[in-house]
Amino acid sequence: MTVDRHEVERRIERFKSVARGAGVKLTHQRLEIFRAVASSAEHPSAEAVYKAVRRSMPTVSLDTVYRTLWLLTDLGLLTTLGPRQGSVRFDANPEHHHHYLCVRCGQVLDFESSDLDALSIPDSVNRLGRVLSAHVEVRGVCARCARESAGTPSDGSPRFSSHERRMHAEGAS
Amino acid sequence: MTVDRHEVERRIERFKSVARGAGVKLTHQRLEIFRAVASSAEHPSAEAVYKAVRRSMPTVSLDTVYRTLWLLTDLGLLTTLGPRQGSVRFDANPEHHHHYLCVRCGQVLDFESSDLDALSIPDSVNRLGRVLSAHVEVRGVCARCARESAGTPSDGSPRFSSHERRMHAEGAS
DNA sequence: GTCCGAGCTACGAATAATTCCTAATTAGGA
DNA sequence: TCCTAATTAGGAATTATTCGTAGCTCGGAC
Repeated sequence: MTVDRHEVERRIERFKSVARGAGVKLTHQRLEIFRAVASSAEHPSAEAVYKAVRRSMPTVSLDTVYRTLWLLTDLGLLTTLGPRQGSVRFDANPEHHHHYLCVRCGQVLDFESSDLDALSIPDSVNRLGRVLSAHVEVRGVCARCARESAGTPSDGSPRFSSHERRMHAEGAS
Repeated sequence: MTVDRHEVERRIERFKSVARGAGVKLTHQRLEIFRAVASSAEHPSAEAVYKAVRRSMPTVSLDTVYRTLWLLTDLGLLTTLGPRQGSVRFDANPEHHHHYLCVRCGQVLDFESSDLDALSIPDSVNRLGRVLSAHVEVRGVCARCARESAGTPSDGSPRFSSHERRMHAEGAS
């Protein structure tokens, strides 16, 4: 499950260019951490990246791995699976529905669409396993977050502190 | 963001029937916990459910909430947002791609489909916020898990211990 | 090429999220 | 009603993630 070498190099070049463009320092740690994620096709966890990176840099800290992964995510070089919030979230809606996920606050909103309900899953997927359900996940910046950062200059790409990241979205009943 | 009362009742009836069918005891706690999730349209976290449930049952434990939520998930009455694993996972694939998520082991596999890349997002979504990207998330039981449980009787709906749930899927590089 | 400061890093301690252990309680069948 | 396997409360234990701090380093200015 490793990524083609050329593709990895391409991703690394992109990383370098984006990092320079954003005025972010290009440290050895960052490069190695990015390389570890970029060469894995397995959506590694922070812990898994940590283990991989320690092979070549035995002294990196897990903290650096986390900080770097979020930095890379904020730079748009990585994405996370599901919402970035730390905790699992549950959904009792049995109907066919789709999700709009705010990459800034982590809030997830439902939406419906009969067109999207009728998605046809390519045959190749059946080789991966049995299919139980399918839905669309849209990512973006929700209206509230857009409003709240309206004053902030340099809108556009998502960029925010790890603190902000966890601030919104909660609730039951 | 609360769910229509009739819909909640409908969901609760379904819960009762599924629980009876599975030979699972119908405790007061389970009913209230299910009700809390079923009447929220906000994809509550375990903590949020706990808070909601404590209003009517001040002595429930958070542990019971977790156990029950996973039980309900295993019964197919709830789903989780994203993989059920506890930890965030990162993805460095910048290409348009889609995800196949095994509900049993939590593994996430990529697949491609130009048809699905061309999804048209309904206009109503623009009211929720700006759209950055969209992809399809397919859920099912992956080939490996299917193979591993082949011997086990009563295949079909996902059912497994919270331990099994976390066993597979890892890796970087 | 060296020097300097802002930006980074390592490390261990602190928090959050989730699960485990065990004794006491209870649903629901006989 | 009685019995027992299943379930619960609660607190301790784990795991996941972040913070605070003091030292180190990248990369622009000289």
